[in-house]
Amino acid sequence: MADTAGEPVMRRTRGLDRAFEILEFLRVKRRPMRPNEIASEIGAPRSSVYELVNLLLNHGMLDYEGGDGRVYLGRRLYFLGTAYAEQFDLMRECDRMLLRLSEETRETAQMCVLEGRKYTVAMMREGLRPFRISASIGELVPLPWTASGRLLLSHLSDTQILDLIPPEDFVLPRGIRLEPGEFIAQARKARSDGFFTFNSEIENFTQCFAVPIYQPDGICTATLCLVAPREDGLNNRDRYLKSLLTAASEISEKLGYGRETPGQDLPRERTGGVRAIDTRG
Amino acid sequence: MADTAGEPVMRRTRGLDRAFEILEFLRVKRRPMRPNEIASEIGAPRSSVYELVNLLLNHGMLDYEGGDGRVYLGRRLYFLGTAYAEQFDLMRECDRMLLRLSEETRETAQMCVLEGRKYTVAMMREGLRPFRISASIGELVPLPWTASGRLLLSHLSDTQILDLIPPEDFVLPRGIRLEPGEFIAQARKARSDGFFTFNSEIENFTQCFAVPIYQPDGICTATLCLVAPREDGLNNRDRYLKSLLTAASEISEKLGYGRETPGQDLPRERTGGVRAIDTRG
DNA sequence: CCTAAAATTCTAATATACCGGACATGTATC
DNA sequence: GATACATGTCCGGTATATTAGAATTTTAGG
Repeated sequence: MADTAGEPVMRRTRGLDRAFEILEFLRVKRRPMRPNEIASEIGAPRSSVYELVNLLLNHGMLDYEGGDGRVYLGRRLYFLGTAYAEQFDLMRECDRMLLRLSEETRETAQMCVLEGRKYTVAMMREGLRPFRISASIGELVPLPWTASGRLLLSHLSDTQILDLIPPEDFVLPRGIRLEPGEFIAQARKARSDGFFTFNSEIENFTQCFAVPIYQPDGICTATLCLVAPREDGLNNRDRYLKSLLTAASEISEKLGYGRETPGQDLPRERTGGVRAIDTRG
Repeated sequence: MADTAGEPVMRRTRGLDRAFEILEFLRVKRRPMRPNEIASEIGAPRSSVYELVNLLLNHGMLDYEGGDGRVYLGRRLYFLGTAYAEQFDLMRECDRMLLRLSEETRETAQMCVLEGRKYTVAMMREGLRPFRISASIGELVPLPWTASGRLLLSHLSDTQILDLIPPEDFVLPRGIRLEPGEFIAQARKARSDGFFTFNSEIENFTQCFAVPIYQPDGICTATLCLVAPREDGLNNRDRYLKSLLTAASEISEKLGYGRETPGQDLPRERTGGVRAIDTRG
């Protein structure tokens, strides 16, 4: 429906949207940038970006960094993010557990969640070995690429799973396509086993272990994971799984997730469940 | 002054400003709230707040929480805040050090900074003792109330210090006024001693220990602190101070703060491990 | 049930935020 | 010194975001 002639479809973007676009852009880039550079890379009017950057600086949402007119995410964002994390018992408990796990195993321990239609690492404690394995917190990754993906979706029906995962996400990093049916089968098995482990689809030399943390209603809110060098992971498989399972059950215990509380009508938590998915980059 | 007739000085507030006002308000309140409640408490038009809250929800900057139309800071803020903290070597190193300090001493360890004209706790690791002493990260506190306050300002001249601190902040929590001259003298002594310790102005039964982390230019970027029950703090004074001083000097070492590197503004290599492998569980 | 208050959605006007584009200022390259 | 490009500032017009207030729905009592 491209109208060849006429309609000068003037579209302005709301300041708020643009501002968050800038913040998200800097988060992905992971380095301070100049306003001019930001403007051209996100394809926004320069004058708008300059104005917004100044507003964000005034609010402490951006800070000058690198001393050359470059800006990066500001300290106030850090305080807001901390307040978010403090609010949730789950995150506080996981913080403790990740610490213990990484000390017990010397491997990198993670807490992972469903974010929209993707998987992401929410918390991480790096292992103590010389070559640490690490990932970016908040980076979105296709669910089939990850061990946790099997567990995070295991409470959904087959069709719900297929509706949730974008078809292209079944193509694994090495270019091979995973059959959706196979993925679902793995998810079912993971649910009944109470864990999932495989060698990473992303990095060939690493072994991943994931165990679920369930809410009372059976939804897998999050997973605890260990990421180990392959050899090492295989040698310690049982020990690692035991550590993970113990940690997960202690968290469930602590948060009262352990005992079923079916009586109360749960007020439809949005987090963790399938969120109404809105389209944004 | 009040114009009886006339000028209808219509003032609109920019969406961005109000949006951040909402976020900050929720941060201070530290609990989920309804849009309506937010609107009336911050004195903003209801229709505006409803619209902004919806925008913020779409961006993930707010999340529904408590299942009753109440909203609180969203997960995306957490990811942005994490990205901020990852960017700075100082914060990553402090995270490790706070952990070690809290394990060595079993006391609450903090990293504190100057935020505008106030003191604030930027990072914290709670102690292991049954009655933990803790504080809210990001909460602004008058500088004279804190041990770190002496160190954070010690690079300034007398007049700069007096200009920076709001006069009313010299009134301590118990209502007694601290003479500015006395505060400055303490700051000078702290600078030459390399630490400051006193029993808290805020909480009477606690002893505070603070040591500075200096940039190459001699500015005190941050402090490391221990907060202990009074009795306990006095008994272990030397040991605690030694732990803190060691930790601070290791951080300086690691970040190259130790040797003077004037003039150069190097694009730092990330300290710590080799970040070669990128894998998710 | 009814009534009142609280919470939310809708609507239309208008104050202004966003944007295009001109201008100014480096700072490299030849 | 001329050219090109990157960076930042400024300004006026207009598309639209903000707002007051009305309308609607939900909740709370009694």
